[in-house]
Amino acid sequence: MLKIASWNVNSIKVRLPAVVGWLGNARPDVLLLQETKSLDEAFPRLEIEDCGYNVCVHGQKTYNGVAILSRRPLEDVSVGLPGNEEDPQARYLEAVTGGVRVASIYLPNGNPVETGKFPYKLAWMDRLADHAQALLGHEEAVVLGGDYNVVPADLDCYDPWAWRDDALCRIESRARFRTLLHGGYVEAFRTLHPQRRAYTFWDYQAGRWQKGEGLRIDHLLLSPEAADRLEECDIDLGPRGADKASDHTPVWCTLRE
DNA sequence: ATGGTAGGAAGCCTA
Repeated sequence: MLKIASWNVNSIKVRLPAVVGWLGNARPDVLLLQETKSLDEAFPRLEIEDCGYNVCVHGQKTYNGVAILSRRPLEDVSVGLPGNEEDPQARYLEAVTGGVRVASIYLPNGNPVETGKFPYKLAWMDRLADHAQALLGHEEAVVLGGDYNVVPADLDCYDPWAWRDDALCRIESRARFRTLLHGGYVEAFRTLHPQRRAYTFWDYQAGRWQKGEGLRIDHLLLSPEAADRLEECDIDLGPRGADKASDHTPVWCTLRE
């Protein structure tokens, strides 16, 4: 069994104790991190390695930043999303570990939609779809996990009407997310829990966690070879309720060996 | 209630 999780930690520096604690409790084989907000040389690599994990990182100053932690060796590490070598934003990191190709994805938020941020998001999603399609050609188990900043359907949002024009809910974002699924990827949580209302993110503002008002925007997308091995998928609410919590909580799945 | 909170940076930006 291989347990693969994804967690937007909103600063690895602030969240290191929470991450170390969760690694010990949940014991994932692979943990994909987003919004590390850390230069590679400042990433707390030794502290993570002391927990029994190998580490690869793709960071930048202040914003974004992704990482992959794995109990197994990390091979064939690939930094950045193909399709625009000029893009300076650290949002994509890929590696092979435990016989599975995994990617840590921090998809652009895209707000406000009337600015250039929304077209950037959509173009980034087009690049992701192209690369995801190329990966399917290898016919290997692939898990593309991360903060997609996309609410796939109204069931994934506490107030779809209020959020209808937000970049996370807009039809252009949802259409591109569906393109990934139509291309052959399986979204693990919704596939195993077709009707369940569940969230992975609750805004710090307005006490959304306390009110139970969240969004489901962190996803694990599986190639057919990975989906055939899918056993369980769930969202761990524990870390969101803890002190000094990230605004996201981990989503995880298990694959049969 | 068009605010509210959190993080990193540097005297605002991003989410």
